Amino acid sequence: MTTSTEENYLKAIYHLSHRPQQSVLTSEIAGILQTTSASVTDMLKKLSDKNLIDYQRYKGVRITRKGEKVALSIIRRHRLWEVFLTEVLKFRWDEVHDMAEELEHVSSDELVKRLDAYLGYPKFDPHGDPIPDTNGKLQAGTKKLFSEILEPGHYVLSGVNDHRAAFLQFLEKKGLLPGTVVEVMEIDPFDRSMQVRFENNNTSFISREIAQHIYIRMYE
Amino acid sequence: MTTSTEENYLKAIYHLSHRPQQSVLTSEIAGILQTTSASVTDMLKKLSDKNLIDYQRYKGVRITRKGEKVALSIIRRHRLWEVFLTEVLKFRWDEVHDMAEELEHVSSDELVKRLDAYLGYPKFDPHGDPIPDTNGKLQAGTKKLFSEILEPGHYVLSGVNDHRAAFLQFLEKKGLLPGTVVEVMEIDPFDRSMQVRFENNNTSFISREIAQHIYIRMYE
DNA sequence: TCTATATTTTAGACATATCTAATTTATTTT
DNA sequence: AAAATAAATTAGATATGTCTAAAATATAGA
Repeated sequence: MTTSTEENYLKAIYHLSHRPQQSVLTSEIAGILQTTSASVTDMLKKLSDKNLIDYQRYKGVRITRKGEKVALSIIRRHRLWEVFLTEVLKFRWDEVHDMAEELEHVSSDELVKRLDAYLGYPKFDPHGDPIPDTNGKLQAGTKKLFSEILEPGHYVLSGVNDHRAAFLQFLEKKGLLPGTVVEVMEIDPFDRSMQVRFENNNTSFISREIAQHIYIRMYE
Repeated sequence: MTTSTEENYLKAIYHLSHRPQQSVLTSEIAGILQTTSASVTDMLKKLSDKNLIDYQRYKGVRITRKGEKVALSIIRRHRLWEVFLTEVLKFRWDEVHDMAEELEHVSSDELVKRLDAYLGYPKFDPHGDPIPDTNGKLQAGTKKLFSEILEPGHYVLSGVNDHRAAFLQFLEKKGLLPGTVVEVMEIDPFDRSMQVRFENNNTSFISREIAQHIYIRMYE
């Protein structure tokens, strides 16, 4: 069994593990969880004792298969609850994160199974992030940052990597919701800012700063 | 702010307060929460400091208006989640208690409000218990035990006072669900057991033992 | 009323999860 | 390679909620 606190640490470590870097630093975990490095060190020992992470002091952390499975099951719950909150209870996508943070720790597997079925087995949450399946498998998802595209064309916004309400509300105001199809008309060679056109012919300007926090996929 | 633990104590004290007895005993609370009297005493001090209960050592406990408001808000959440679990996710009524015990501590008031609206503002949970409104008001509910009726006639089963899965499953098997209309044909003057007839003309025998755990109202 | 019994409370621990301050280890700079 | 700096860990506390065992209080019986 894992406590909610352990689950929150595992989620943070899992997310930090999936950048193209080596191992996760104590201070990074402390940063995400808004706590001190000393507290993180204590928890790392406990998670290591449970074989949920590989940990050697002063050397950083890697998540184990076992730890990853737990993390993915929590992420699955989180994202399913987010779908429920937006699709069923009609919350805006920038309002649901904190509630899902609490709901994800409700422990019944059968509840998650029924919720999944009720929602029609969704594959993505309202922010465009893929929902792991029961076995912890993630949609292969060739995620690409909007800031990395090289040429004009049609793209589908598929997600974000910054979940702060202020940012999400900004995107909402700009009409940059996951699922939106945009045509990139021009990429400025100097600052890599972009001029985009929506399906309703409105146009908008997107800075590289913003584009770095938005994922896209090709429009088929 | 109240912690989940405090909320669970308040719920227990609230429920125990609403019997026709005077004040609630430490050992009764310990019994319900499956803990020791020593732990209960510790918590009573804390709840008393927060003015959620009136407590004098060795003299038992009474819940205050403030404590009652908190308890009713938790009970409201619990019962709304039970409706969600049975009506929307199609769980059986004997399966939902433990999940609702966890869900009731999710703190967002807006979530509860939307859930209530989505469910169509239900007045009773699947066990026939009334759902307090936003202000903590309970349906006046002239609750009467099935075992207290004096004469034959038509009655509606409206709830139970024993929520253990085994008991609920027993009732389900006997067809004694909340909402069911039964005709009491005969009350045995010696052991007060009853012969009842359902709307489909099936008949069943109900012992006083069982009838003491079922609430009824008159069939209008 | 005095005594026996049951109940409640206190005293002292323990487990979880957190913190600050001091120490240790690793990394970077010169 | 030694010194300076940055990061991580340990030591020692604190807060919550729990426990057992001992002491205090209340209740019931003779």
